[in-house]
Parts: sequence; structure tokens; C-alpha cells
Amino acid sequence: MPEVEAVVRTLRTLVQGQRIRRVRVFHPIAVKPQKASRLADLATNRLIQRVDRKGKYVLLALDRGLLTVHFRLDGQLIWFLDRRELLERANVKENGVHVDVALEFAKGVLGFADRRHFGRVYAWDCLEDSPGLTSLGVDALSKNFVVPRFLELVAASARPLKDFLLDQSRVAGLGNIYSCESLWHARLDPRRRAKSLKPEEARRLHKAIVSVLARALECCLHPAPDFHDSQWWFQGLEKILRAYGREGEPCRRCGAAIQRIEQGGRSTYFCRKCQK
DNA sequence: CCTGCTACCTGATGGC
DNA sequence: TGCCATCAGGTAGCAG
Repeated sequence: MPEVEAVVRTLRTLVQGQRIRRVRVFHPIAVKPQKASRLADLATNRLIQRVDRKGKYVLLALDRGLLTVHFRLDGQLIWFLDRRELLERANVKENGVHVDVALEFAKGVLGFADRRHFGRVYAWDCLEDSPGLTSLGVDALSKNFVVPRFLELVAASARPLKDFLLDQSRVAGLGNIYSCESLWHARLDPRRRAKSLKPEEARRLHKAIVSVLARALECCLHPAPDFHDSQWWFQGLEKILRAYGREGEPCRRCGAAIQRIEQGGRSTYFCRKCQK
């Protein structure tokens, strides 16, 4: 989510207040199960009034309706200077870039790309129509993410901490990386049940989440996202990671080897010695 | 309601 | 070199 927040800030400067002149759907799978015509009909000739974020979703609020963009694992945005550049480079063999959906503006074109085709661009009449959005819990980067609320959520869940943090309907915005990192910083075992935490431990976890996300956001903002370069997409984040992806390497706190286990079908990285 | 499992896709990497 | 298995930053949909 820090990545999404950074993307939103750059995107705002590019498209907020701009009118969508034309919508191109090169790969309809990127709007599935909606239809390409749905996106085109709803977005063509609409003004983008605001660019916002909820959890890991990007929201483009239009003068009528809204678009949501979700990058899932590998989605990204690409900026083309004009329609000519888009058509020259999009989805061509030689020296081309993969583009699934493009929004054309008077000056510039925004491309959404995801070779893996997990990411989505959706069109909605109103925010309430999007099930993904309405089910989101409190946003972990927002002012509403306060200790008392977090203690309530923790006390109400019997799930292992790692699964609890990944559940977007409780706290929105933490993915696999930042869940692992937050638990490492809070020195908590990812396998523990959420409701087993003492208030002091839950407060520690809250503090860890806030600081991990703040640091990651700083990292994502410097240098700021650059949609012109399709190769560039958040490199250098590994530097701040303490547990994620470090299986077998020494824990930066106690020196014991970082372990990798499976939880809910995903990898969890943690230190057995100092996360209790 | 809750939980756990699978499907959805493509590409990179490593072992044999 | 080729082939196969495994892994990847996420979520939706389904069964129990």
C-alpha cells in the first residue's frame, strides 16, 4: 500500500482535473468480469475530479461515476506523451510495452499494464457498488487507524496474527511483505492467535505497523514514481526489509536464522528466537 | 457469520 | 539446451 499511495500522489499531478477523451481496452481480461464497453461508456468524456486511495485500490472519482484500479501483484502504470507514442509502443513485438487499458487525455495517455493479468480496472456508478471497496476495514495509513480501534479488532479475532493482518476487511492495506515486517518489528510470532495478545503487545504491533508503513512510504516517495519508465517500479525497497525474503539469513536483532513457513498458502518470514 | 482452499495468469529461477 | 517444478508483492468465490 505505500507503493499505491506513492503512485496516487504522482498520478494526481498528471490526471486530476483532466478529461478522459478516449478509452482503449487492449486486453479485456483486465476489466473482467466487466465488459470493455462498460468502461468505455462510463469513462469517455468524463472529468477526473479526484484521485484517491482506499486500501490498495486507486480511485478515480469522475464527474459521474468512478474508476477503481487494483495492481494486485504486478500491475503498473505507464505514461505516454501522446496517442502516437501509445500506438507505436503498445503491445508491439519490437521494443514494445505491454498495455492492457489506456485512458487518453488532451495531453498524455495513462496506461495500465499487468502481463500476468491479475490486476483490474473497473467502472462503477458509485462507490457503494464496488464489493472490494465496501468490504475494506480501517486504512492503515489513515488517521482512523488508532490504538483503541486496533485493540478491538485484535481482541475479536481468533486467527493467527499473520492471517489477521492480511485480512483487508479488518485493517486495509497490509500485504505479505508489510505483515511480516510489522510482526518482526513488534517481536510477535506470526502463528499466535490475534486475541491472545495482551494489550501491551497489541499496542506494540500497532506502533510497528505505523512505523513500517511510514518508512516504506518515504522509501517509495524518494525517488518519486516515474510512469515514463516502464522498467522502473519500486526498486530498492529490499533495503528496509528485516525479515521478508531473508530465509536463512541472520536476524538483524538476535542473529538467529530467519525462517520461512507457510500460512494460508503464503510464505511467512520470521525469527523463531526473538518473535514470541 | 467465519475459515480455509482453489483459481486466476505469466515469467523468472533452479535442479536435473 | 530443454524440461519440469516451484515461487511470486493479492483477491474473489466457493464449500463446509
